[in-house]
Amino acid sequence: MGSKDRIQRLKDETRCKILDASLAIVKEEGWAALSMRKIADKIEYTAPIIYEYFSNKDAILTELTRIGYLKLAEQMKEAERKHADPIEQLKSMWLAYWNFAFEEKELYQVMYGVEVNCCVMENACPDMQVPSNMLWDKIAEIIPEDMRTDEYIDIKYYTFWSVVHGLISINMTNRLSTDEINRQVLSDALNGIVASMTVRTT
Amino acid sequence: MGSKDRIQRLKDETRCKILDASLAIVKEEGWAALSMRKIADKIEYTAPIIYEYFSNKDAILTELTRIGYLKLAEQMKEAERKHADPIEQLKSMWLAYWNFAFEEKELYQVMYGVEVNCCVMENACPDMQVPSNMLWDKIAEIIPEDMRTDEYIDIKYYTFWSVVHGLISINMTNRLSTDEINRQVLSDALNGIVASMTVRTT
DNA sequence: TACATTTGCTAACGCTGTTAAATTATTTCA
DNA sequence: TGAAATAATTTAACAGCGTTAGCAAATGTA
Repeated sequence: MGSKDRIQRLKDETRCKILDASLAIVKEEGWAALSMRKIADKIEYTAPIIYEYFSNKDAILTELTRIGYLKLAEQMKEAERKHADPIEQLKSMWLAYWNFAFEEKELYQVMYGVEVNCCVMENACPDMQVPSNMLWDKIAEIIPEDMRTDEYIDIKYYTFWSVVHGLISINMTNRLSTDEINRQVLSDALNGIVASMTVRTT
Repeated sequence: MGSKDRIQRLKDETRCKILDASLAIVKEEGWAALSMRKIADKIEYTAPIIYEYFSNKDAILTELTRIGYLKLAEQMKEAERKHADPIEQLKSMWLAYWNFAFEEKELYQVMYGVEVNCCVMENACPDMQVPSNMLWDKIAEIIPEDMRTDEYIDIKYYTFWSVVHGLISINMTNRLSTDEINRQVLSDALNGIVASMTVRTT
């Protein structure tokens, strides 16, 4: 029965439209303006229909979060491919993370809870861990073998993440610093941490 | 007429009770659970009364934000007093910032938009700038005179802020890393930035 | 054509922030 | 003290929210 497939395809399409419409609304009016009825309007249905595709509003946010992590992982892999030297790879990957945050601002917001209230973050789906694992592994690769303990890698990983995510958060909530300062802070910080990583502290 | 004063005192008291009740609700049930009717219940009034004291819900959040900055400034001043050496003062001030974020978690959340949706942040009241100015000035004090440009201070200030705020945000949204790793990341980062600040890069 | 199933909508519930009107309490003044 | 004016609070309502139940229309199946 090809009709079953066709119907399934239509359902998938609607599901996709819901996600697209949601993201579009958020891009136009922000996360606070996202409502089930507004999504329904955009896909030319009524609100209860959405519950055929997502169990509730939070499930939509969770799915958008997942999509965000998939896109981020892609961009980070691409950044990695551009270099051969692990240190350059790592820096390039963090830069990809940085660029993603602003190119896909709304996705980053729902992924990391910047300026969006709900979304409990409890359900740790594996897609969420791909980007962090990539960075973690790359850091491990760079750290000299005799210092390469899990804890030490953790520390460096969180240091990287903190400074990058912190700078992003600051830029997203209060828009203070200039682009030039952002660039400087970011490259300074990345270089600084890399330096502290590769040079043995005796 | 002392009765006028008495009435004013009662009004101030109620205003204060609204803020206290709001913070209490948030501490018990989180920012999402804060509603005008719930606040009214707690102060044993009905919801519209609150509008006699605050123009809307956002105004309550804004005032709590202001209170947060006042408390933070106090704690940072205290941290500064504990040391004589500027470098130790700066590190102590950042540590105070860090401690404040977790001791007054709910205030920090509304101040820096971690896990709370509304609060536009537009109205830049002067109280908000006290803590950042304190840190900025202290950084300026430490940086060698021949490098002490506004831009350079900005870069160092944002680097500090990013790593500290980033680490806090990460801890508040996903609670991953252990306390030991947090301590390490924080002290590593602070020392690292201080080092990069005082040593001239030729 | 008759039945079964899917599809979508309407209406409703309880919640939200907010406002206008009505009610109650308090003060003022003759 | 009693009436009028003012202030303090409440009730009722509006529009919106997420969500669910029940009904109507369209579709598929026999």
